[in-house]
Amino acid sequence: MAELPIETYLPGLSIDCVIFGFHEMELKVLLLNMKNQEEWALPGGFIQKDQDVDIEANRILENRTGLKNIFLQQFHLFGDLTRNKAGHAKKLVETKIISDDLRPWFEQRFLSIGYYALVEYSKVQVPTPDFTSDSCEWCSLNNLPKLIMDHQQIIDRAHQVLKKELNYQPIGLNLLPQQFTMSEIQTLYETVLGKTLDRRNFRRKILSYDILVATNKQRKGGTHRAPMLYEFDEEKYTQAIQEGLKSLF
Amino acid sequence: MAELPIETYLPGLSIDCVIFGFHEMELKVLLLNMKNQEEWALPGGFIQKDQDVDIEANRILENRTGLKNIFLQQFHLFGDLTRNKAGHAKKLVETKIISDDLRPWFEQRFLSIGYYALVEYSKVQVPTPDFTSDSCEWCSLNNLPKLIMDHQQIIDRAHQVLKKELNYQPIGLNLLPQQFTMSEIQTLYETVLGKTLDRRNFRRKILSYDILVATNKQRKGGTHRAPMLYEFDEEKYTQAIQEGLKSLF
DNA sequence: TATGTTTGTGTCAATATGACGCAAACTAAA
DNA sequence: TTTAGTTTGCGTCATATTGACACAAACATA
Repeated sequence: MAELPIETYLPGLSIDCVIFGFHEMELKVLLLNMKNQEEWALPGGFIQKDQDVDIEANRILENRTGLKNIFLQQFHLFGDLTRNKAGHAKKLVETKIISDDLRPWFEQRFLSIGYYALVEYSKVQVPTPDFTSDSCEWCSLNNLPKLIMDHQQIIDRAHQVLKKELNYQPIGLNLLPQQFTMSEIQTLYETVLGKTLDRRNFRRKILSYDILVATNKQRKGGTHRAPMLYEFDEEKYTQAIQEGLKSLF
Repeated sequence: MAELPIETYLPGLSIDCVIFGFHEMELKVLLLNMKNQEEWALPGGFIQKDQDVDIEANRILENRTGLKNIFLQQFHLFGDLTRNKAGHAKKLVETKIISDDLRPWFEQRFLSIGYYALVEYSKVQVPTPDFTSDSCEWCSLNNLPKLIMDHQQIIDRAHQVLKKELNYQPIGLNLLPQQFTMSEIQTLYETVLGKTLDRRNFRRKILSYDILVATNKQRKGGTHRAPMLYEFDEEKYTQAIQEGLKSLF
């Protein structure tokens, strides 16, 4: 049973992270499986009294993924009364996830700050579960297990925001590996937007932004014609999204 | 000196509202002048322990503007340590704005939830100051007075968000009066975007969205050719911004 | 060597955009 | 009453962008 230094945390406030990854043509979210429970949860944590909220979010994220300097954006504060389910703390005590001392802490009303993170799937080695959970897995966004409290809504909202931010945030840069093929980045865009795009028109447009650099390498080993590998021109990408990539797909 | 039922509020959390209005070709923000001080502040307040955050934001806003059902959007949680200035509570006590009992409450670390509101300037009759202030005024966005703490940054961020949301939120509907001329709505767009637009191209585009209804009335009394008055087709507008108005100006 | 699929590169018509021109409507000055 | 100065309403036109496709080269596998 874990002990929490709750006296060092801001009361009534938590952080929940929606960690997006992209793998096998699908958007994935990193979820924790609560010990002895069927319900899953978003990785989250509390905020040190003497630290910036953004920094705390990064700390929580680093604990879970082992990665530093991850792309992380605050996107919403969830502050409805209904999000605090009465039985939650009781359950945590009964399943011995937390000690009885901690029960009042978990019974108080919580507001939660939603952050979304974009990580390169392959770089997250072994997702590490926290004290409340015994496993940590990537789950496909369109086939999520049952989630505690309002975590499903938090994910939905994060996905919505991601869609809207597609032209303002370096989504590709953070979700794709260093080098990638044209169809990989296209699939990413299709997945986030939830619609298919014409291959040739996509190519024309993404190239017109002048944010990609064609390497002269090819992805070998595939079962068909070897595609060319691209990289981002980070400087140009960063500059381009300042103003937003004109006109969406 | 005012008393606050601080025991009924969530500790360490506040709401700040950036209330936008549009008047005389300018974007305005409603600000409070702190008693006996040169610095101004955003209208804000605290959150009842037993109430949704969104509802509390509405309550605070209604107190200040007298308007119900105002368009109000949460846009950011400000959670840096640096935003809490040490001398602030002391000043409030010294200037007798708050009693000494309240000093610990105002000395704690505060996170603040930023909301922005869009109101029709003319509908706000007499902005009512709160207990910490003795006047309440519309200030032009590009000529703001000195503001307390990080309120200038909060406004800047709200303005940024407004710009980005222009094609996803009913900005015009909420900032303009029921009926308006083509140049009024164009000026609104120009003001929010911070750039001038071609009059004829603007007209063509805004009409192509099919969200405006031409009334057959004209604005009389002007010094030149009487312009035609338009209204929003609220249903079509609402529908159009669901997907976002394709391609910005 | 034949087959199926993916990749790279175009074309072309339909639309949308940006840069203007011009006359009608109206006020205020002459 | 006439004239000058503005604003409004309604166009045009060249250029750029979009959406819908066609086709051949490059592979792996059979």
